[in-house]
Amino acid sequence: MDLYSTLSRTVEPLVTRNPGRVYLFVCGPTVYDYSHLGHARTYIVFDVLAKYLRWTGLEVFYLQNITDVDDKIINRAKEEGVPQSVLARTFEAAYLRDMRSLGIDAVSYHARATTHIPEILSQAERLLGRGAAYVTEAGVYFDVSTFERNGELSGQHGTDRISRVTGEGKRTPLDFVLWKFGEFGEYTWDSPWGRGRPGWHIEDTAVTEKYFGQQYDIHGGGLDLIFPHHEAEIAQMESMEGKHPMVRYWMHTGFLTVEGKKMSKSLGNFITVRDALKTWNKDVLRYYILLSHYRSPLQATEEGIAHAARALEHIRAAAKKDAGEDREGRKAFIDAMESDLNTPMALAAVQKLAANGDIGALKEFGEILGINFLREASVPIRVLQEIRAELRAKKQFEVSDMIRERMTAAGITVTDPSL
RNA sequence: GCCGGUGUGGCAGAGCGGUAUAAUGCCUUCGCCUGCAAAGCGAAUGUUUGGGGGUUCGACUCCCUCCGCCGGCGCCA
Repeated sequence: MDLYSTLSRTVEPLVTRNPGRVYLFVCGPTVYDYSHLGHARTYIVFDVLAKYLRWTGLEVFYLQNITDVDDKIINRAKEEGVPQSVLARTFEAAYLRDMRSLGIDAVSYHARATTHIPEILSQAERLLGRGAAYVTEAGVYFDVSTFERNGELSGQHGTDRISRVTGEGKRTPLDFVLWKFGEFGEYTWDSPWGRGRPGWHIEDTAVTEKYFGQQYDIHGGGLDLIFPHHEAEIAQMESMEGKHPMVRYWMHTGFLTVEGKKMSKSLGNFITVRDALKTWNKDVLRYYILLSHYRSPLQATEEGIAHAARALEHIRAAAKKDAGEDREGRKAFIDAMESDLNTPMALAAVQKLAANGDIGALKEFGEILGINFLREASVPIRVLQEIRAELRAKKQFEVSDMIRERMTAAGITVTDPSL
């Protein structure tokens, strides 16, 4: 399989460090609020990647962190007057529920930041030992000047920034915190340097080192994480043990935009997953998201989702008679997936497979994409259809057409055979 | 300011050095089919790949430059 890596800015063949095995890490959510469709896009993409890699026979260890200690959680908990752990667990549960509702179930293990404090402290300690970090009154900081490869992922090398956080006794504004001193209520731990809590970047390297080791295959996340977050991860991990590269394949998903703007919580232009699922089912949402390439920006519109819903409906309507294997269609699907997870092209192949009646492929590939391409009528719908068939046989079209209209209005596509 | 992404038919969205009959879909129109529809099948309309240079026998595809849009710059999927 070929994948585009942000590190090399090119598409390269996937060669894993251990034959037959892939270590995949994707940045998880900060659990202080509900997930929106922008998050859904990223997690659907990596869900499909993991499922496809497994389908090809690779063993995939898909690890995701859960950021459950962070300023936003601390502040939100204070606002709501609830303990941090209650807030974090509530939204963690909501996140996991939303993901399941979207058919996202490929993650092997979720790692919470708060249950990996010893690993985080161990990394901070080693970085201090290497001279790559220093202690101030505010906390333990990573010294960016000690890492000469800084900026290789983002192209930002640290001399040209217009705004930067200074103060806190940092040697340079670029330095970032590994361990922040203070009392943060419930989520405060002892450390050799003083009580406090972890910085944002270190939990990811702490969990990946624990479960994967110091180097692994693929790291994924949204485009907005390249700088500073992923840059900081590289700096920490590579400084710690000197191994390079920490990760060979860096995959970043493009933004979901609303009226040209990035969907984000701060702009308030988001659609939560739970709200989206009230109107559309997971098959439609996944089809819609996979209809564009994961690195392209995707404009979220009602019309766009409705378009996806119709197209999916047509596939299901076409996929009735089983005509056996469509070798060409199957090859087209696989070729598309091999080519940097080109799901729009893969869906074009699915259209062909449906038109050519390869039910087996639709079922098999549908599992990779997490989309049910085969129509399954529920019992009530089946009963209605039977009643309509009887009415039509008796030529009582007025009633049967009324039922059909109502069903269509309810979003159920009705097709009648000839009398 | 610096760094990065993106710009293809009415719309969504692939292709990225070898004729855009521009994949695939959505929309529109017509025909077949249908009790009538829908779906399906067949057909039609449509733009020429943001602008300008360059490299090349040949560029949507590579390079330069400009323009538009979006994002990052220690909060963010």
